[in-house]
Amino acid sequence: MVTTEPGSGRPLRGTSPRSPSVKDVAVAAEVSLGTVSNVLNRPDRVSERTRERVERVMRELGFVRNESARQLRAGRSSTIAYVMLDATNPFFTDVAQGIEEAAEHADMSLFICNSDNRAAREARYLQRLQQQRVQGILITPVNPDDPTLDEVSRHGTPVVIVDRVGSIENHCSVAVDDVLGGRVAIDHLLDMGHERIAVVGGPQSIGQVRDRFTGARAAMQDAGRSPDDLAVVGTDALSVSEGRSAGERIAGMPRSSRPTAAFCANDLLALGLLQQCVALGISVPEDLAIVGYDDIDFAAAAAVPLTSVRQPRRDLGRTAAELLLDEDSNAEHAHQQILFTPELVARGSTRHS
Amino acid sequence: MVTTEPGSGRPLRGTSPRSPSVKDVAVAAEVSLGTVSNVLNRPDRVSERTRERVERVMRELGFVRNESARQLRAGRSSTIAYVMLDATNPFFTDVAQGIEEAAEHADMSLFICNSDNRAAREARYLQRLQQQRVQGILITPVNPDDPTLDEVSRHGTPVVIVDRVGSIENHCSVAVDDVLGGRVAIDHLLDMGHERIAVVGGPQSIGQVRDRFTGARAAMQDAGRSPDDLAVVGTDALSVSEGRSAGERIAGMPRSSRPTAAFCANDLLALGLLQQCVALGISVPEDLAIVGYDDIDFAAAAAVPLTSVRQPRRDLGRTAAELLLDEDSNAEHAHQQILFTPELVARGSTRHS
DNA sequence: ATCAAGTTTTGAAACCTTTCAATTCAGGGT
DNA sequence: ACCCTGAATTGAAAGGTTTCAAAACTTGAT
Repeated sequence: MVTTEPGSGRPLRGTSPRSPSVKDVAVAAEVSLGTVSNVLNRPDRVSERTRERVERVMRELGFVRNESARQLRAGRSSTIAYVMLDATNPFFTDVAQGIEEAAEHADMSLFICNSDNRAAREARYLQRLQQQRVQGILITPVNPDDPTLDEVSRHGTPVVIVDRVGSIENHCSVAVDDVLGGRVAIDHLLDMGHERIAVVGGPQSIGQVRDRFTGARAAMQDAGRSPDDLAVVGTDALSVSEGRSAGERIAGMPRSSRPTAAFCANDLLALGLLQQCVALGISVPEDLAIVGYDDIDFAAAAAVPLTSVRQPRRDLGRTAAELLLDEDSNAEHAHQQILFTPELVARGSTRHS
Repeated sequence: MVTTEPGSGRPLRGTSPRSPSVKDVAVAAEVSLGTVSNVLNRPDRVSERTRERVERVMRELGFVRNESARQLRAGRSSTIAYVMLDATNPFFTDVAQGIEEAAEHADMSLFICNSDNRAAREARYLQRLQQQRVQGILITPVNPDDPTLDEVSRHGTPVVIVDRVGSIENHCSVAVDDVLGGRVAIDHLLDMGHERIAVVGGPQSIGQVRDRFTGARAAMQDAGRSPDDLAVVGTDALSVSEGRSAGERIAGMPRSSRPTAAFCANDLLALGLLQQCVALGISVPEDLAIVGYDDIDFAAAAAVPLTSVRQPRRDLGRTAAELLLDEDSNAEHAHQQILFTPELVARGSTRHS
């Protein structure tokens, strides 16, 4: 590690003790303060000549609007926020992209926070966002039943739940039908003729995991099989490394009873599992077929392309943001719960070549 | 897609027309407004009894500090921002995690923005952040020589360049030595006995790409080979899909002149290339050895684990944030350029088994 | 009782922008 | 010359918080 310092120290410090305000502009342009404001907010009300003069002064002085004062006066900001559950999971970054699209379209700023799956951090962010008087909060909550969420919206800051379903009493929500997704995955594996199927994922405290597994059991039931035939391989998180460890456990099972297919609660797990299988000489899909969930870009890019349950990630984000913006602007707004349908994308990890 | 609406409409709307202010609290607690502020900011100056009473009233009224007013008075916020280049690249999300660590430690809020590699969007964010009077801006710029960056810091908002080196006159920067990284990668491939090496990446407008390739050429030179012996496979972006397309082009070369090794400008490219090779029956590393760059988590998780040049991503972020905070608080602050050293992590994609 | 030395509380000013009613201005019509 | 109209400009108030000098109160000592 190399460090360089400039000889001169801090060259430009102290040059601008305070940035110029509308007042300074008004004085320099020899107009009233109200006129400066008009230039900023209703340029059509200002004569051509004055407007140009004021604008020139603004440039010369380097005037930058003070958003705090603006908000204070206006009572509300033009910022919305997304509190995401896990910034390192591509699923959520794609959702965020969708949100950003909608926010940009509505000329709103988007403030992204990462709760990192920690309730305490989530709570801290919620409080800060309320203090900032953001226009609304999109959140994939650690726990969708957390009463804090209700408090926030009761308090006047609209909240939209993303990728979970909250109480319809208090907020809109946009999610994908995880139960159906679980069903689809298992149906596919049954179609492929698999008899011994494992479900990989956890902890059960994560709603997405519960729902996907519920769907998996339902699919078994409908196929005339007992839901208990599913071998449950639990994990502590939905990460690549947990997937690897699940792979070790599966590899350790006696060949005769070892599952021939695994349904993973998300793609990170599936990729870890896939890697471990390859490392241990279990071929995919011949010895073990694998289905993931989310269809992140890396799923298709794996050396054995991963079959996965695709969710409309961008749409999810965009729709959520649109609901939020509607709640902000439309007095007639009624809370809605929108449920998207997932879709199986079959690739090499389940297809015999 | 299914939509549900609640029968009752919007249950709690209009309940809180305006959230209570310090003034409301003061009235309800029968103290002066200054005392309420003291409870908030200097609780030790307030008698036990009064403090409790005021706090109780705050809870009852559901008082939430108005951050705009606070900032307006204080002249500065307690927020810093990171303008990231590509939210879907795990490298940057890891950097962001490092920043967040430092910010959390200093009890600052972090505002994350995604320029998505677009200069216009970056400019828009910079302007908004200045308007918000953030305490400082961390940025991985689309173009580190953009004069806008200098303007921003001249204007009083400290700017720290992350993963690039800017003008030391005006800002600190924290980067990893990309030239060295390129060197290390090629040295490794030469060590493994490769003669025909390709470099994959682009566009050249991206500084990271230029530097890594410069290092690659230097390594050739030092090994007594001509830099021109490197076959350059250009791409339009640093993405998985561009990596796949590069793979097609390499596969299309005649066997006799086809490179036996490829150095990719980042891991996304390398993963795409790897996938395409597998799909086209080119075995890795026997027919083509691959070195990536960044060592993102997915690199190790690929079915053929990827050799890659690791950068201390979290440290990068943390250090950058610390420099920014120093610039905010330390009058003696001198701009620094910190350069971290990358490190090669050899894995299966270059190792003959 | 009185005073000094704290401790606690108060009230007013300041931060910067926006809004809106009121004022001034310019020009045309009589 | 005068009035009217519409356009342009002004000035003051408001919004919620923090700060700080000044005022009020407490306590203990004389």
